[in-house]
Amino acid sequence: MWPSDAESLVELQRELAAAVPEPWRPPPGRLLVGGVWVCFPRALSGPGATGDPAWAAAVMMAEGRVVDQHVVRGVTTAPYAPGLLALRMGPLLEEAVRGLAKSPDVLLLDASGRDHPRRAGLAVHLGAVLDLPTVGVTHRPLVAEGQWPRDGRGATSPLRIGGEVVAAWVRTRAGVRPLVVHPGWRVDLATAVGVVESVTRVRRTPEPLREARRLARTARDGERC
DNA sequence: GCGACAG
DNA sequence: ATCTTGTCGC
Repeated sequence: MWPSDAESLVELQRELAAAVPEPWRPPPGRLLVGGVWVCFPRALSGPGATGDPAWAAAVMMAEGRVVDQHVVRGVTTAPYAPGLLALRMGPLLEEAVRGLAKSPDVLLLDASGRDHPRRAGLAVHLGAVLDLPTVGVTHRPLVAEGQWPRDGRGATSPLRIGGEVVAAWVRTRAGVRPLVVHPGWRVDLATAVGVVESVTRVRRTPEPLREARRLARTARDGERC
């Protein structure tokens, strides 16, 4: 499920883009939301290479609380290249999430979904591998375009590739740059935005991603040698 | 050739 | 991602 060369990944991405998995909807009641994040050494120079040290943390949250977490230390499996993120950190992300005692209902990660040259970004890919609904959250689009929404929490605007809406700008805080919400595996745009808003409090970034990022950085910064 | 380019 | 420097606002 994680090809080790670009040609194989591109082929798999075409298959993932054509797949039509059962749409997922949040069940009524308590939602288990997972978040997974990868961080790198502070001293990394350039865009990254194969074998870079990396720390991946996965958390599970319920009703605003972290109820489970898992951190793994590993190395990247490819250099960074736009459109090929799966090559670089797919295996590490999967390992971190599989370390959770139980699967979340839906998983957040910082990656695109349909906003991708082949409509199969890492959010779609990781969801397919883990068989989990996923939502991507990024600072900016990869290839899609669209104007920012009006200011104010909850405002959204479409991001399109050609005429197709593939993601949305979302204001999670007033007066702050919007973030990009990407529907991933088994998730539609409205559901993705709803999930993000349900786990965002006073900060711009959804809480599961903040917690996962904090954990990954803590593991990194606590390492000796 | 030059800039852009999820993390 | 991570780093740096500067600016604005509470």
